[in-house]
Amino acid sequence: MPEGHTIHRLAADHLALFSGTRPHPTSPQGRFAESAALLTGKVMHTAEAHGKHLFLGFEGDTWIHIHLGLFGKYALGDTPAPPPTDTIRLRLLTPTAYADLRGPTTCALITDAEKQAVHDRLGPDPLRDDADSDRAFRRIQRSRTTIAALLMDQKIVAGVGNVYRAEVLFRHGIDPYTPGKDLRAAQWQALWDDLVALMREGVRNNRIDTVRPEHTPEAMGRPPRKDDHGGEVYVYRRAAMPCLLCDTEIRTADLAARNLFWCPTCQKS
DNA sequence: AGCTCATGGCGAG
DNA sequence: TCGCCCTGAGCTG
Repeated sequence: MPEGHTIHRLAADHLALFSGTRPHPTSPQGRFAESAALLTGKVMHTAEAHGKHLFLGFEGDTWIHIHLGLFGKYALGDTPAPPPTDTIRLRLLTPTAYADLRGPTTCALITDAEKQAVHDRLGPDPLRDDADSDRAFRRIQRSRTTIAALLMDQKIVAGVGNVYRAEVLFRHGIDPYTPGKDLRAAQWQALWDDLVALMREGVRNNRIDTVRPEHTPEAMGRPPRKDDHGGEVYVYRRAAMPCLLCDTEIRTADLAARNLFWCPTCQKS
């Protein structure tokens, strides 16, 4: 269950394992079988991510466009590949490496023009060199929608999901219900810079960690906590637990059909 | 065996 | 705003 850092990590992994090769594509699950046949024998020349979208580039104006959605998962590594199961939508296989894709929302062949259309409808991605954070702020400044909802809107910012959304707002003490138009430029700049740093670390470690070293349970003299989603976080999925910094109960609410988490004491600005 | 929930997003109303 | 799509883990019976 991925946010942008996962997808950028997958792009890098695909580059390392498959670029310059002719990976053999199959679709044990079946739904990508026709496309896999069309791709057979083609060289994969690049892999790229924008937000939560992954693009695998093949010779001949052909890309595989992948979006994991909420349930999509990748398993990839060196051969031997595990025996294929009937939920693998796409397997890429070379003599030395494999990549198995399960449960994606999107897995489709597209052209350069179609790929460009995807880029055009996405906002700046904190993990891309071409990102223009001002473009996001101009949209935010004009909006009465809450900053919590705006951060999740991929047209505004691409790649932020429910964990980074909750955590970056906590780290900057921002009330998630602040309307976009009330967010100050300096606040946005700080949020953006922090997203760049946090998400880069997420790519590096392949997990989301947001707790500053001085706030870890060990540093605070508290018992260690266990997160079932990999990393160490302040508020995400910590409803009714005491805030690590002020002991206030972490609150949760539905916001745009997703669970929002925040500390009502630490996040007031 | 069946339910619920999950780091997402789309289209219908 | 709601229902729906994709899968799997962790419960409950």
